[in-house]
Amino acid sequence: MGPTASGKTGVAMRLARELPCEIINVDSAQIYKGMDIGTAKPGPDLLRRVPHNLLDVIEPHESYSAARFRDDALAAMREITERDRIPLLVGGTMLYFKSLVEGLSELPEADPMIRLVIDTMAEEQGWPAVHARLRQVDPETAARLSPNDAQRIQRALEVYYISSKPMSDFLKKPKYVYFPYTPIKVALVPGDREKLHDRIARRFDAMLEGGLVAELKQLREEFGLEASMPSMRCVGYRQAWDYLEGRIDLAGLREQGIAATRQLAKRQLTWLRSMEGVTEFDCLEQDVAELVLEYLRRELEALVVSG
RNA sequence: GGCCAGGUAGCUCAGUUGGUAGAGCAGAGGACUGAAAAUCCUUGUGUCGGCGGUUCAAUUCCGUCCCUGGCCA
Repeated sequence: MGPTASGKTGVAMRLARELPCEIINVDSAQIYKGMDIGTAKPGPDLLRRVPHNLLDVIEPHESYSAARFRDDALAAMREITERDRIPLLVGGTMLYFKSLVEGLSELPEADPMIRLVIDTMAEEQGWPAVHARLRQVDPETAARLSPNDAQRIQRALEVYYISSKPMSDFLKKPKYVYFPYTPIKVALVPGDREKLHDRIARRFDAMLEGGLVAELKQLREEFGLEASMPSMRCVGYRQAWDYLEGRIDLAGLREQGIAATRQLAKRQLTWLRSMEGVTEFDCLEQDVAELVLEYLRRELEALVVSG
């Protein structure tokens, strides 16, 4: 695990060369086909060297979910272990890691029609009014949500409309967690935030030079994309969209894209701080990959010894 | 060289009829159950360009100097 631009891909490739493993992508943006430059997806040369799973699973006009990730990841882990290899889960989407290991409550899945109804309600009356409506049917959930938290209010109300039961009822039931593995949790974190910020800026410049805008333009033509689609809310693509719409200039795209990436990294670091049992390594160290490798070898050996 | 407009938070700027100042953005911290690279919450002391003067009190008024932009030579 690690924030964006911490060098996860490089370390993973090093590990995959030394250990009998296959990579499973745990990145909600690299799920999308065709979104390569802006998500810093590993290139064809790397993919040829090490087997990757869960890259390019859906198209940019579709949407994915933590629940689907859990199912897909469990299936991939099963296949990999059946080949007597080790699943190496690599990515920065901490909710996916958490859902995989800790499981999810049994909630009804998303329904686009119901979401549309709720969106319309919000457009007419504003989210605080929708929040008030939620308070009538599920006061417990409403109490812990901000009246402005559009996404969670929508989800909670959606659950109620589909099932006629408040989401808080579902969440109270004990989760049945299927996860027949022993995870070794490792994170790459920067010892110096400013240096990570430098890396983020350099990498975003490289993305712009590498054709991020052209990539988005092409995707917009190929799929009927909308700014509101989850794929187009991804860091970099959202700002490039504004640039293509003429809302910001190139300097604005650069500035806002870099800022959005820094904010993403910050949220990822907040997640990591709250996670238990994670061994951290400074991603700015020259030989992080070797340190992680050494650590994993020791941990794996201990697992073998203990059966 | 002359005239004009500015110099206030990291950036863009507001403001104080004289009682040492506040927005947006950025930054920092936090939350997170089928959109999560999403969504949301909290967080603003800075020689108010320098130096003098007037005043009980100056970032605010006056003088002077420096810097930036524009116009005129």
